[in-house]
Amino acid sequence: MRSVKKESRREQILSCAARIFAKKGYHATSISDICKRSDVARGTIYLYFKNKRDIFDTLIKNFTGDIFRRISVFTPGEALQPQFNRNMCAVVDIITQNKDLTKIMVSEAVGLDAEFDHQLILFYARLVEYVEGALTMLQKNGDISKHVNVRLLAYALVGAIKEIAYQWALDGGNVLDMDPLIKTARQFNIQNFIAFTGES
Amino acid sequence: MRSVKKESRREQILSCAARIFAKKGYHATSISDICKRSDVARGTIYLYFKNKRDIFDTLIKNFTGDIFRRISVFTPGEALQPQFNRNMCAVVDIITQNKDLTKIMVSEAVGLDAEFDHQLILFYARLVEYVEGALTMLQKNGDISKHVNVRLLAYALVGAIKEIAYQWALDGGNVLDMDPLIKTARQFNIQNFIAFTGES
Amino acid sequence: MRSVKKESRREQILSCAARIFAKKGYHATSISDICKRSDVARGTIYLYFKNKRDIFDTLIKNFTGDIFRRISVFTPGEALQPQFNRNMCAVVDIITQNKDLTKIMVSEAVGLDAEFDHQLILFYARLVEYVEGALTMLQKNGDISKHVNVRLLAYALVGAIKEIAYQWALDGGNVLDMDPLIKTARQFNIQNFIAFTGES
Amino acid sequence: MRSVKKESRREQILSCAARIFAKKGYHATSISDICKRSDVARGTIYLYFKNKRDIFDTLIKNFTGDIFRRISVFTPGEALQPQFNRNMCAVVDIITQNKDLTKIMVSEAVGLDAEFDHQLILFYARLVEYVEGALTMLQKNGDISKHVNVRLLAYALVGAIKEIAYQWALDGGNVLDMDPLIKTARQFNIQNFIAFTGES
DNA sequence: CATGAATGAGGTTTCATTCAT
DNA sequence: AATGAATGAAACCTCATTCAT
Repeated sequence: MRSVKKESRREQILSCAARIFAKKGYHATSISDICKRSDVARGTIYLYFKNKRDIFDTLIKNFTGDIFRRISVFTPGEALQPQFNRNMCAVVDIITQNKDLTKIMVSEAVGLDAEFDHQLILFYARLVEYVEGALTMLQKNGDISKHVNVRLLAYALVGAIKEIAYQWALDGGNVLDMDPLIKTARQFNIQNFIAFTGES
Repeated sequence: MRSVKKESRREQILSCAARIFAKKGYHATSISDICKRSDVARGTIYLYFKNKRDIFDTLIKNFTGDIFRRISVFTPGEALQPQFNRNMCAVVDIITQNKDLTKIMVSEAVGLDAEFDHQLILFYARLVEYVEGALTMLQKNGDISKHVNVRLLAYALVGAIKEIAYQWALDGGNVLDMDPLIKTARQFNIQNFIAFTGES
Repeated sequence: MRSVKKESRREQILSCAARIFAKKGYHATSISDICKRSDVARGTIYLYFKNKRDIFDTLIKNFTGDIFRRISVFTPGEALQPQFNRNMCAVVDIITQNKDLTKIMVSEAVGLDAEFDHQLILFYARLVEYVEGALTMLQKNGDISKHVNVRLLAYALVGAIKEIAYQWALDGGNVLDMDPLIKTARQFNIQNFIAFTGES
Repeated sequence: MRSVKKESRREQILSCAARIFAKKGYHATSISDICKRSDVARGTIYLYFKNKRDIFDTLIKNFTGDIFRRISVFTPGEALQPQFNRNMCAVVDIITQNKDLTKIMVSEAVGLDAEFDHQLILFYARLVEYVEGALTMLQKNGDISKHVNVRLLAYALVGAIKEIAYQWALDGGNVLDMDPLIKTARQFNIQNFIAFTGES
């Protein structure tokens, strides 16, 4: 039972930290803020985390880990479109269920410091690589013109999703709700998207 | 002529600050760093700027101001496509000519604090509004299906450009160069892009 | 028998603490360190000792108590030299058998804080008093010139022993071993030592 | 003139710190204490010193530096006794003129931490080496029996001086005053001291 | 007796900003 | 206009001690 309690304390700190990081940003969030919100003493935080940065890293790692656990690599034989849609839906699912973490990932985490930037870059690089892989398969099949720059296309797709997630997570007067995106994700048509950057 | 000298001093501080902000991020950049690089005493900085934040704000304002000065609103009668392309080229021009500021805009500035987030949101909102306006015109003309969510489409386009600019500005082993984007910008075909999110 | 077990637990904590205090010093030694080494929970320590300082005080008191228990006051009739030598040997014995405590006494304990300094001063004062007493007896007997400052002489003797014990306890590459000192202690000749500070 | 002022500020901090370190010990002395006493703001301290430890190190280095600057190596041809006495007097001079630093050297500094202990050991090792060198010369000349352990003798001499300096610096009710020691230093007779540890 | 999770006072250090020169 | 020494608020983090189990 103790381990359960310990786990819950840790989780409690994490979720409160996520809320505040999302709201105020990493630097503007003080350990005090996290203490107050999670109703925990200063020292207690340091029983579960090495330092403020460790809390942040843990949040990001959990989130990115979730993303990659839910994305499945392409099965060569199977049709590409439904696989792609399944993965899109998975990502959109995780995003919509973790608004705080999404906000952190797309805004608070950016430009934190050189070391963290590196981690973030690796994450997106992996994501882009995944998309690029799928597009390359299509290009080989002749579904995409050989003149299309698939890497650029992959960045564009990831960027488009990031921006929409960002706007949604901002919560700025509910400018945007996620429903259209969710629908879009389910019906997403690669062929259409390919046309985006056109042929070069 | 004194004012010229003063202006140049101011410019000198600004460009040095831009370089360091781009490299280390807002928080990791100290006033000391800016002093050393611009070869100016600490107190002098405060003759030209209210505080550290003021330097940053000025940089951002200059950059976003440049962007909007170069974008021209649509002339109703004229064909949409060439107008759109001219604007795209203008934006890409500014981006490629100000790598430091681009980096700051797309990464250091994000998640800085609640107040700044607001400014950034306004900037992108204005950009999105511009794009949305253009798309709406097309939709009215019947060029775009009435089922397309033009706002979502606008976010997607802005996000795609942001991500590509971000990757380029990161300078991470020169993964990306701007040339293809520049070309794409010149040949950008709205009709193709519309297909992106498909019909909903 | 419970008391035996309790006693052994107490002793266990004490000896582990002595080892760590000797190695790392009072301030650098944390309660955690003592817990880990003595395989006892944090709270348990506070069943046997009031606080960290109490552990330290106990160690010092045990050591200084041992010293004084083994030193016998001078029997007036008996010859001074053999009595002095017996006491010297006793002290050297305790020192050589408790390297950790010796280290603590001569280095970690010094300058701990104002209150503890007082205790330490009292201990050395008592030691010096003992030596001074012996020397005074000799002086009265006419064995020492009346011009000799016996208190200074006493300090010198105690200081000499302390320094040698300190160097031995430091363990720095075994610069020194205790054997010569032990031999010297057995053959120590007061008359010779008297010459140390000379006549004033 | 500025450099003079700066130097004086530094000196001011150093002397105040010495006073407090001597009184309360290194760990019990807080940066706040030093600020209050030297009437300087917290941050100012860090303009002149890297951290608290740096202040302490500087004090110790100044003191030990002074000692070695005032000790002159033996000139082979010249008589040993007057040279030895001159050096003794020099050391006693520095000690008597820097009570705070003496207290720090002989008590606060001992057992501070492993790294500092090393520095202290090196200092005393150098001092002992100096004394040992002198004694060895005498031993070669046949002035000291070949059976005498000169290293032990050297430790004893250094220890005796340390202890006397310690007792003097403690200030505990003026138990001791330095005058006798100063006199002794001037008249110090090596030949007499040699008898201290006797022959082994 | 024993535990170890929780506490929170208190320390060091940083750095944007000021102001006398 | 320019300087840079001085400031002090505010942050992070440690660790001796407590107390419910």
